[in-house]
Amino acid sequence: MSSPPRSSPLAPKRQRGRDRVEAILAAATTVFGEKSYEAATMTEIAARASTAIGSLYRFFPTKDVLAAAVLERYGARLLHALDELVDRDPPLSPRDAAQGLLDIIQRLRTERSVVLSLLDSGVTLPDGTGTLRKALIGRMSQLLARLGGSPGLHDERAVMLLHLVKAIFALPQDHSVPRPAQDKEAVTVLRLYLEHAVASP
Amino acid sequence: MSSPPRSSPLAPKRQRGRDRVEAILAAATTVFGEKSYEAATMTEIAARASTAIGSLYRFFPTKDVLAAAVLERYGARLLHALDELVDRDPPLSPRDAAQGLLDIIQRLRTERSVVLSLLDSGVTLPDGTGTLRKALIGRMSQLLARLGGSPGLHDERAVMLLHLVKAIFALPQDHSVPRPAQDKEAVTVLRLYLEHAVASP
DNA sequence: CTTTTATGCGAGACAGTCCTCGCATAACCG
DNA sequence: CGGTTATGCGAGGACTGTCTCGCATAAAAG
Repeated sequence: MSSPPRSSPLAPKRQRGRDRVEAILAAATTVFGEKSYEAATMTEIAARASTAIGSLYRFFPTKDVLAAAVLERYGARLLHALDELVDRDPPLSPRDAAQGLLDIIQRLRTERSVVLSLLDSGVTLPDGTGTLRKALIGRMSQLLARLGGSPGLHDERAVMLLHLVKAIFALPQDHSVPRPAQDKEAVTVLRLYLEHAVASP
Repeated sequence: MSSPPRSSPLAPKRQRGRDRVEAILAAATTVFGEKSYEAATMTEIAARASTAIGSLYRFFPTKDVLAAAVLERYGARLLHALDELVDRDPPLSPRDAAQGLLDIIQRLRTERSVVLSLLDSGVTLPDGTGTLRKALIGRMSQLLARLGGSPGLHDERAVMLLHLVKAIFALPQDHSVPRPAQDKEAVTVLRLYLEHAVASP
């Protein structure tokens, strides 16, 4: 048999530990959002969480695990928001869907950069649901199914849609362009593509 | 006055050196294309170029300089292709422009990943033309101007267009989707957006 | 209080990376 | 041929980053 079900030494057992984990996750979110996975350092994350490096490693045994924990938390938030959009009771029009996607992206503004930074970084989710990328493509496929169009192309179009969403996620990095104009163009791109997906064979 | 015009110790003076530089640039292109700027190592680049680490540093004094040299070479290629597209003699239709952009992206398949990897990596071009990002946005703006539409929105739309092109550059990383279907969707996205830019106020 | 468990801490082991330096070799020049 | 210059080389210095380990402290349990 495998290892006995001993209590994991990683999970905090007391409130103090839980608070510390929270601070660490917050700091990690900031740092992973500012730099790439490789450029982010455990030392800086510990410093921003006002904790010692040893305390960080008490709860997160490796950098991978820490990144996965961050990705799981905010990835789940993103997936949940998408599920809500897909299951909305009056069936969606392409226009509504485009606006809904943009709303989700804007609501997650804080965690936007960290999701973006970790999405392509080979960091896998801890639960067995596969990568966040796969989960997102699945949601996009569901969205396309809800809207109609030829089901045979949903997989291809879901990938394209994910890339469009990623591009819009990344848009706010261009400080040169005023935000309202950016948003208008973003929702236009989404709407045009969704309308095309519904209308075309 | 600044430093005397002594011959730079960096540029190769003989054919042997020029060949070596070529091999180094080729290896660097591969490695920077496979990994991010930070994850790529000078040691691996030297190994792939079948050269010693000391020889690498003889021609490229820092990792930054090497990356900038790679980016300059392939960035220039990309910019030149875009100039050709913009200046085409029968004025472009949105449909032609979309197809032209896709053709460029596909023709540069080899250097695609390295441009993508270094574009957002803070690596600046050696010549004073600013970052590759700025240069690309300028080209996109020119393209929109050639096509028509309201000039007041060209800047905003150029940024959006650059992101779309970047997304399509990144598309082939999804091996799950067959290539022809991806290409069809890619050109559709570009065409829809360009037609919108021409038609809308 | 005493015992046990959870948490806090940071010096430092270990590995990897960028880059230097001095010497060896090859190519060109008179 | 000898002299000069360009190029090739890799051990190792200096630094940084991940992660370990043993002990100190705090808190709960008995």
